[in-house]
Amino acid sequence: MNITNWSIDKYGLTEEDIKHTMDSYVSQTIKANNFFLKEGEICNYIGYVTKGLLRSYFYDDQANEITTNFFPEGSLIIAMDSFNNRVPSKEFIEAIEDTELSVVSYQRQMDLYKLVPAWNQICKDLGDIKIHEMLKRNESFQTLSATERYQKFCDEYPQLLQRVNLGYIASYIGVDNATLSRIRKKK
Amino acid sequence: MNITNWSIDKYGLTEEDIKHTMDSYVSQTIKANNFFLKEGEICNYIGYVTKGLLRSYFYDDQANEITTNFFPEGSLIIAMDSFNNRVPSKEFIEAIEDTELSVVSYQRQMDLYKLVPAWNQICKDLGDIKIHEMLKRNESFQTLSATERYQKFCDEYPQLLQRVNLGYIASYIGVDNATLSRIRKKK
DNA sequence: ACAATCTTTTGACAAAAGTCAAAATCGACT
DNA sequence: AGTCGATTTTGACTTTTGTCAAAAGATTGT
Repeated sequence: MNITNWSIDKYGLTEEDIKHTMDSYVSQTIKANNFFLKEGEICNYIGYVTKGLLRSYFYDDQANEITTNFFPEGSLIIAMDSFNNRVPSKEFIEAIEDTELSVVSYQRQMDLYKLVPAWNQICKDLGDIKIHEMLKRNESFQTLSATERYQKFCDEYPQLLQRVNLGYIASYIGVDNATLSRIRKKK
Repeated sequence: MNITNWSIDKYGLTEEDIKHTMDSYVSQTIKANNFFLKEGEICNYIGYVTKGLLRSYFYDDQANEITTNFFPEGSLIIAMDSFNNRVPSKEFIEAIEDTELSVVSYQRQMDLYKLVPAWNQICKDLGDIKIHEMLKRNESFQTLSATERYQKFCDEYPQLLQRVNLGYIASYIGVDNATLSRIRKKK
């Protein structure tokens, strides 16, 4: 979602609300292969991706990288657990491409809740959206085969297919690298 | 979580807060095989399970019942999507055993947000917990085999093993009925 | 341009999980 | 206690997915 367009209508933000909000966000750029957040760090920023692409991942007990999310342009990055609860992140969030973001610090966001009360509702709604996404994702694992999950991924994120390593997609949909390669070959 | 014990310390609820809250909740009983919520209905209640057991499920495109959650004593039932966004539920929530709940209606809960502001924070935290649970669940699907997912289920919900049909567990962990039976046999 | 490195594909095989149908077991109800 | 229906197990078989290692193909930096 784009802060400037997206929220104004829906939440009836005033000129002042918007000014407060805009003043809270600052630009940041991250080069490919650099990190927005590393494992062990407490996430101090929410990021809105204006350009580029990132992914989040962690290491499982066999030290495989498991990709948990992609963040293309238009995505909002919040490491919910770490940001909200001020605990070290278990995930890395890494730029796959050179990336530009608008970020707001934890403290500034807390201020924003008071300055612009509509932000409480916005964040509640964002939480709802997140929960909805995750329910869908779980459904996929409960009901679909690897091939179907890949098909669904292609339908939902066609832009990503050209932009990310297949290995990232493989772990994202929960299949082995070689298996994904074979799934792609037939058809 | 238990409303009376659990929230007081953490959120510093006053006598009055507690009174408002208690007054908002009413008792309800649901006999085994009856519904807390049906597909297509808008969820009008949050329920706190004091006794018994329920599960939520939906039908996939091959008309299989897919169990998405269990709600034993101490669980809070919120059909997030339906309750928060006032849209028809895609899930059924059914009592597996004779069940007793404390419920609060949508309207009363909305009032409670105003009457007892701490409820905003409580619900935010509940959302966080929900998100955390779902992240864990996704991780299981991304990184564990069926056998490992079953093992994890046993570790996490030992009380449920004796109380629910294996078929419910099978769909919950995303394996075929017969496969689960075989997983259980060896070891 | 060309190593050096990373990704992806492929082959041969093994293990895991699904399918379908029948049998065994369990449970609820009269 | 006995019957009906639902649940669970089992057998025989197929399909899907994983594993490991090597080859082929891309990509990056100098």
